[in-house]
Amino acid sequence: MLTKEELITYCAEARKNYLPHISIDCVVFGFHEGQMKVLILKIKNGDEWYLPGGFLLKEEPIDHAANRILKERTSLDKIFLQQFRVFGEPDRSKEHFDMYKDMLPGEANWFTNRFLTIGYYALVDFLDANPTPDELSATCTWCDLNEVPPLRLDHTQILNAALDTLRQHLNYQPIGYNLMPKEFTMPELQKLYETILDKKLDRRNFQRRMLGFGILNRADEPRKGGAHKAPFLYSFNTEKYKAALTEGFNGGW
Amino acid sequence: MLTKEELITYCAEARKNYLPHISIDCVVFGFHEGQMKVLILKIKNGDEWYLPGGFLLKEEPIDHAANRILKERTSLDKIFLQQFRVFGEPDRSKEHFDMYKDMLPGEANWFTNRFLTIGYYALVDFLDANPTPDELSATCTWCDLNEVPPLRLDHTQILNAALDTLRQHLNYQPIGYNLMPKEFTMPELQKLYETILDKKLDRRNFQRRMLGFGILNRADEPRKGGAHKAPFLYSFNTEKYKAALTEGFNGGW
DNA sequence: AAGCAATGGTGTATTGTTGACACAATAGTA
DNA sequence: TACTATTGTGTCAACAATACACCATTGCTT
Repeated sequence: MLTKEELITYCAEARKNYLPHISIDCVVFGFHEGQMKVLILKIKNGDEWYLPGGFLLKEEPIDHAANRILKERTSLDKIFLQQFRVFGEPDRSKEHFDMYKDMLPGEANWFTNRFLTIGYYALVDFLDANPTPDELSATCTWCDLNEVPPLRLDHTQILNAALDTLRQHLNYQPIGYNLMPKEFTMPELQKLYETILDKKLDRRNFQRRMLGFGILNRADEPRKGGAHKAPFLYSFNTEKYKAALTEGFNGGW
Repeated sequence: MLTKEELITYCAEARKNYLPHISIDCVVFGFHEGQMKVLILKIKNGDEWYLPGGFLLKEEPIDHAANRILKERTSLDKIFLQQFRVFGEPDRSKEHFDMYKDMLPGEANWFTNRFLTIGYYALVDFLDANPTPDELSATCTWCDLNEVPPLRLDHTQILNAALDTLRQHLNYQPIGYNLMPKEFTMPELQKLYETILDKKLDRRNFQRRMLGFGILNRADEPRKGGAHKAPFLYSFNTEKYKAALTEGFNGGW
């Protein structure tokens, strides 16, 4: 929570630079050691958690804004980022409204306005990301998907909607390029799918199907040094991956 | 295009009632005689076509606004309506900006603001709909999908995006409840699918698959009176249809 | 060194789904 | 009555998905 002085400064800046009534919230998924992670922020002087979000510069395209916000939070650029829904209940920012309404009255208070938020979800390589809090936040951290604390506003709902969307997309799009390191083994990729879907898949059938999509390159050398049998290393065939992204997999009709 | 007096009145009203910077545009699909139709508006005193759209009341939920706009245009209520994307390029309403900027300067001019628009698509029963122009429009009419004139602003892009979304949804959702009359024959339903997908489907395979979804009820009596063999009449099983809507068809994984 | 446990690669038989196709039934028409 | 347009239904083959089993490699234990 902001102090009165911080609020006044912040609101003045916001009113000058940003489009009112509109925000962007990002659900940033990462994957590490068999666990699905989400990026969340803890606000300064409080125990309240949020999704990373921000506002739209007055002349900024929305995708650009989402990328900018994401870059500020993760230092990652050129990330898979997908708009998935607008959340626009009139009272969705009521918590902020109540929190700040007495501190700064009327129009000048940025936070007592109604906000619609555009939900984006992002898939990022966990190890490359560098979580960085914004000026309102004390911490920015990866959080295991199974251990997400209650989030403020409607951010829990936004997170769930993003997860639903991601699971849907899994059915007709390739996923993984942005969540996996450059090279990975088939069991590792399978683990990603299992984590997203929250269920076990058959090893052999997974492999066959995945290879059937024709978007993977197998490296010449298997990974060595680890215990057990040396697994093959795969990487995504960027061209075919992109083609599959636009065309989709299971035609259906 | 509005006259100066109309513009002034309209802007004053708009600023009083609506949330700035946000609009809603609806792509309303109907189906009739084997043709896919879209609802479009022609503006008063001009030859410019638009998708039906509108603004968000200051305290109105977005889905409510979309329904309200749709009801005003078609007199239809409780329609399948789906948010599908936000269009937010900074210059997307440039045409309006240029058209009206000299008539009314500065903040007071509603149309020289930047607008993001939330795209909704709707599927309606063509015969029940009653196209009604709004206060800015001279005509509101069904237009064959193959004969849509160039639309103003980015509305052609919005229409195409809606069509893409609809085709996608066809792969994992039942569609037709809102586009077909209460009772219909299997070939009629097939025609709908063929029209949306813009390709021929096999009669027998279509029937098998469609029945396999288990969302249709077959009436006891076939349709009579027409030429040729009397076809069976079907209707949607509302419960199962709704269940399929939320759960989807082709699991995939 | 032999055997075990853990991991990973590959194959196959069965079952289900999809696509391509042929034929029968019905109603109107020439 | 023959013909045509339309609709209902069945079948077979190709393909995909599922549920399995078996072998190879590695490190660790004994």
